[in-house]
Amino acid sequence: MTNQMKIISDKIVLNKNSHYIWAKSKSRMFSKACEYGIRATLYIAQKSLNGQRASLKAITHEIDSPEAFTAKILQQLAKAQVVRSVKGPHGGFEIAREDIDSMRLSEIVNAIDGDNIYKGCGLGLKACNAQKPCPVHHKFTAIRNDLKTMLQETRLLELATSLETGLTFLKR
Amino acid sequence: MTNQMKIISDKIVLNKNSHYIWAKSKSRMFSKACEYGIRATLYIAQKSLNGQRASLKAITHEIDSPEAFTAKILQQLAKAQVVRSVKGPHGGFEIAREDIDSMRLSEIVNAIDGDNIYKGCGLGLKACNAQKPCPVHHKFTAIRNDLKTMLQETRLLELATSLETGLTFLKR
DNA sequence: TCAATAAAAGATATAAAGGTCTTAATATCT
DNA sequence: AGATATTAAGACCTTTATATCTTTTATTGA
Repeated sequence: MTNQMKIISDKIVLNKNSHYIWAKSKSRMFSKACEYGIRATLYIAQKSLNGQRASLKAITHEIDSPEAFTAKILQQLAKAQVVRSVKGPHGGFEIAREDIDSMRLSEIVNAIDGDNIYKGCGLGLKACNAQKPCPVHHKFTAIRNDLKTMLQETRLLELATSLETGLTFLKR
Repeated sequence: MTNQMKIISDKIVLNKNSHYIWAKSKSRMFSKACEYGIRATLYIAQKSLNGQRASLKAITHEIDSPEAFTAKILQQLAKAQVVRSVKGPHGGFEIAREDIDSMRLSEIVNAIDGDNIYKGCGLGLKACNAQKPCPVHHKFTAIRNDLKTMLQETRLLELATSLETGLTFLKR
């Protein structure tokens, strides 16, 4: 490490010409869009259970997310019929009671990130399958299936209720 | 869908001004850099077991990856002492036999992507923990731990051997 | 010691994700 | 009908990940 380099954070390093050298990619289960989408949906569900709509402003305040970006994500969720949007005064976002009961976490994730996280190959190989497996294929199949099952079994109602009772949190 | 829009693929859509509208982010367990890194390391291990070095050219041919990008990743792996590099004629990359025995998949992943995938919160919350859990915290803890355990227990030797015996594959 | 070979380092380019801003559309209330 | 509130749509900007190209350094063998 010479004095010509500049450490920006523990992850980001610039050289003498301010060029980005290397930082470990913050790999995550879901994209940030998806994370915001899940958090927003949970808040909307909670409000809906109380017979109230959630406005964009209230949502972004409550889940601590960038407003304009969150608006885009909510548009997608509305198109995918995960949430319903209502324009005009007293408008906002809502989810029908019966949908809160039946909707699974997988539907939210699918609307934003698709299903690659539990369908694709762990090493990114296109034609990886049980007949022509990649070296980590069988190792990943189990974990992937667990994730898939969990997302498909977890109900929106359950998550919204744990928020309502103060057992879980959407911020920080 | 108006006639002013252009469908590029099932995921990518451009509007009349050729602006990108929305495509589900290809979320994956590991970054592409990490995927190439794992595949490259496995190939190098296989060659090393046969007493041979693997050149960059041979690696990129064998794992079907972009050459210059793979070179960068191999530099990182060399710095992290996952592989050893040798310059000059007959040079290339190699892994010591004892390291093939002891090295775990987690060491390769850590060198490229870090450990966020099995440490971070599923909803991206900074201060999510068992005391102040996010709504999906407990659901994810199990899956995350399984992933962590699998990466820490899987030995390079095991994976390289399954390649050697033609049970698994690195291409396609 | 010189030519050839192979990786390291550095600079730059391109694509995708993340995020903002402005204008349009729609609903409500007076 | 007009003023206001609220989301939708579109254009644009910024940062990060992915990828390439050029120059430098180390090693080998004639």
